[in-house]
Amino acid sequence: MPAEAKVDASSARQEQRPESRPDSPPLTQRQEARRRRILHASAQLASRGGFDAVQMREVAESSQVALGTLYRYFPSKIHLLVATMQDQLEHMHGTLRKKPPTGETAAERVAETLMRAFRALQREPHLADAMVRALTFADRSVSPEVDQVSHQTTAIILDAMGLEHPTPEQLSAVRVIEHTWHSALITWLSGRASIAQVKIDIETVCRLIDLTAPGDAK
Amino acid sequence: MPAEAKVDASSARQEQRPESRPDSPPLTQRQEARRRRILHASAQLASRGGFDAVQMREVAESSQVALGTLYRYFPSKIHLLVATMQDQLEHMHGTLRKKPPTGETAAERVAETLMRAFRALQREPHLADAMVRALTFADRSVSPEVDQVSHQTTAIILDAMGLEHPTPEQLSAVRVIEHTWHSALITWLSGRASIAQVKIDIETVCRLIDLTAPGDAK
DNA sequence: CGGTAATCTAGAACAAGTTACAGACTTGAT
DNA sequence: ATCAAGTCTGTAACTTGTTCTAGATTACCG
Repeated sequence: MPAEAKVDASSARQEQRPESRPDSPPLTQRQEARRRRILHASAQLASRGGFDAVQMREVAESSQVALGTLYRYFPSKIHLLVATMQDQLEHMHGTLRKKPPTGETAAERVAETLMRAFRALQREPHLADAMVRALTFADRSVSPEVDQVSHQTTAIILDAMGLEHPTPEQLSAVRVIEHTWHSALITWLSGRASIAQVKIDIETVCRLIDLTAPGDAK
Repeated sequence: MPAEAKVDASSARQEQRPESRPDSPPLTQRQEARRRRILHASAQLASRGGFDAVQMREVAESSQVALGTLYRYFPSKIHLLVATMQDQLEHMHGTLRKKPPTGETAAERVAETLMRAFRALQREPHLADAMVRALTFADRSVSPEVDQVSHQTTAIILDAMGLEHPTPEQLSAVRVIEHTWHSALITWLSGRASIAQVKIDIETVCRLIDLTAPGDAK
């Protein structure tokens, strides 16, 4: 019934899905390529002018795809930008993993990691703007995707803490840290808080970790 | 030069501005009335269908004002909804002031106050949706207004803490509490967190206060 | 009063997200 | 090779936020 061969081990040998995405319908190579072109175009346009510069017609044109196809892959601009964020987060997680934070306490390590991520975002403030605005503007129809971003963020923070089996209290602290992280990003992006202020906020919230794990971990 | 008499003490005697808004150009009674009609229509439409239901043409029609006039009063939908939020916050602050929280510690009082506010929002989830989405989606052009909302929120929290002269550490804690408050609201509104979860997050972050003020206050 | 400048109104026009549709293309199965 | 079904393309239409314009109103000032 389908079209554009779902890649299996037959003719064109290629792994089903290079990424670890648990997609329902596996994509063909060409579809995977389209998807990547779209995400690339999205990130590129976002890097220029932020949220407003990511215009669906332009994304379609840049990625050599018809508008209807773009909407088949990403049912809305918000979906597209949240997917772009997932993509960037994977990069980021990989990068962060390579150089683990060096702080003594878990709180220090988390703050260090988040500030490192923050510095990465500073290098592409427009892109950060587009992704974060999309994330917070997302409504219920994007919940699964936003949740995945959230889980990825949680994973990064837990990595930094160096915990295998966090307690419920610690998970609560992580949730609050994520809240603070997102909201602080927004205030910075909209020019209502300085970078120094963001740093203070992150360090402040990270103290919550010490509250739940007075000893330490790892 | 102007039209529609800027109300002064001359002919039509009426106080300049019933509210405490530090507006640059004082408004006439009719202008004040228009402004109120617009805000009322905005809140009413928002209460129905949330952010999407607040359509500028509908707001204009509901408030008996031409579209161009609406845009003169509120230069964008975001401005309008943020102003609506300011309006609602004033109400809320007044209401909360009447029954101060009863908790022992500052942390308890703040958590109690925020949960009370949260329950108020639950009664009009669509309105909450519209206001919060607007708040987090606002770009730099709305910064002054968003800042005012933030200040109002800070005032509410400081009220609950019962502090006259908060220390810098305490102000940092308050900032983080606000971050958490906003972000937790978003996750609740988009259906990614339960009410219970929001409660936990708020209680968790409020512990930060105990960290900065081990004794107490008031 | 009468003049004049700002405001308001009604409605068209424009922009970008989204949807709809007809026809061409690709694929897997027969 | 051919068929059926799903996919992609190109394009127009629709929706809603925003801007623009011409003319009617309103308010201040002399």
